[in-house]
Amino acid sequence: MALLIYNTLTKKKEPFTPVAPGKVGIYLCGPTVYKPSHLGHAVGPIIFDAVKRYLTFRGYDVNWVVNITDVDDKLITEAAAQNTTVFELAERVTKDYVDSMAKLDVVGIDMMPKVSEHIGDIVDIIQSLIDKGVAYPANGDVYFDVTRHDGYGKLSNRDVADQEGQRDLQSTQKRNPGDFALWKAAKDSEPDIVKFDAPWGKGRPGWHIECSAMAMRYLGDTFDIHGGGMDLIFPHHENEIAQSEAASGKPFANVWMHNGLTRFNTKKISKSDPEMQAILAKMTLNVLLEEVPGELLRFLILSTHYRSPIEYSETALDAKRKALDTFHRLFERVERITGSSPYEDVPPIVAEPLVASSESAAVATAPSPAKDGLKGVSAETTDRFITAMDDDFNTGAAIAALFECATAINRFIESKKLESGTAPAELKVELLGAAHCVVGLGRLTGVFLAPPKKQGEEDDGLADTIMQVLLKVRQHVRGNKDFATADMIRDLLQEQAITLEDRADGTLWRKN
RNA sequence: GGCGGCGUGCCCGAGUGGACUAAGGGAGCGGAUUGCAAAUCCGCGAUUCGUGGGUUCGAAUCCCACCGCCGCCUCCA
Repeated sequence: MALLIYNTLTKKKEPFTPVAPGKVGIYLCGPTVYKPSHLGHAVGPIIFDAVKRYLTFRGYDVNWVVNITDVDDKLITEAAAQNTTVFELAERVTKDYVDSMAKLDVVGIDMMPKVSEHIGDIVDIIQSLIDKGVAYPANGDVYFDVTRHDGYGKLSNRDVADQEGQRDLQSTQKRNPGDFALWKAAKDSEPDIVKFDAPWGKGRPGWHIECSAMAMRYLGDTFDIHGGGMDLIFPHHENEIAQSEAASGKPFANVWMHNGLTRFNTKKISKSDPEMQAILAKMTLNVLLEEVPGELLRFLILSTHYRSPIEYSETALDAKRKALDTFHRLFERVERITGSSPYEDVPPIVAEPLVASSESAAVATAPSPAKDGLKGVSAETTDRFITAMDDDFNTGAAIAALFECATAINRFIESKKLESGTAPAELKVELLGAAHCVVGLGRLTGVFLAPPKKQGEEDDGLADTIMQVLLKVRQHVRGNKDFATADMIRDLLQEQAITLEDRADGTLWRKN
């Protein structure tokens, strides 16, 4: 069974074969740190974090690089507008980004190189492109000549000679309308800190070259997977390919993975769209993450296939919140019955590894568990989950398998009446094992990492203390069959978005 | 004008030639459970996959046309 990945370059799903056996290099285009990121910027990192978790599980040693673009026109403009320096702004926005990533449990990024620290690499590449005759300096700028490179347009499938909306040739030093800047000459009005030395004059890198430089520096001339949003296919990734392959004479990234764009009110979320500006304030990641758990955003994003667009709305979020709660409620239920937390001591998921490395050969035999009871369900769920993920990271189908497993576990609890009286030890073991399976599989995509924050945790448990008193009073009146009072308490709490759950073993409460 | 994507039940969404009378979730309805709820379980719900043709023994899945939505061609994850 092979892992299939859809490759934008070939426009089809292909069996994945890494450059070096057992190792995977991934480059994801990261943020230009001039404004706080919005929800759309979280999609790539969340998906690739899941990809890395999954590939690691499949036996690969993954090296994942996400760049930080801290030298750019927009940074210069924004820093001036905020009356600060480019690097102060960059540092602040980078921190904001890193904080958001942490809240989203994006922990797999191995390296976040900055453009400002790779000017030397960039200059070297540009020089070699000039030496090869595919780039030319013009009044301090340096341009890439798209007519001098075979294969230009192969990613985005376009003919450069036949494009509308191209920049006016007369207003620039370009030889061809499709030529793009590798280096931009410094202007007097710009701050000195973004004026870097180069053989053809002071200036700063153009937009695309930094990714080529950092990807090749950390992953090699040819590496495995390059990712980004669909809107980057042209011109950014097309240009990256051209300049990288022209410079190295080798293929650049083997597989190009592009995620769908996030939409709001059926429109793409874009920082440059005036209509989106107001909405964007609320869609800013860090603002959103104040209200919405990172796990929920991750769950929302992973519920849809990564290449499809995601329509963001409160309604969609509420539906997902409920769906996600199903799992956490189940895990709590299992813990009440077994006395053990399904979040802890999760045994590794056993599966046939994709990578036949020598050390994993010993465990290469897939188990053949008895197909009865919950063990059979776990085995089947694992199988379905892996099949889905192996097929171009079909997280939606993988999660569907987890839902069915959750239902099977609940059914098991009901049918064996595990909540009334003391459950037999062997059934507890079986139950916990199945819950561990769901947790373990979920974690391969980065969900179910921890129990949701308990109510009242922020206020030292004061809310819970008061609730316990209130519930005790209610329990008392219920004991006296004073249901009117008991229901009044429940209804009043519901008005405050607090739901009560009367169970045989006590009453639970939760804030919706 | 060029390039590309999408259109599946009330909503979201997986499936891209036969196990599809179409996964899963949300909402709804009926039942079990409950003092009533909540939670959980069971059942119901698309004979059909934007529309019209075609290919095939067989299509949601391939081809053609049309309609609608979206993205890129300028900065964008």
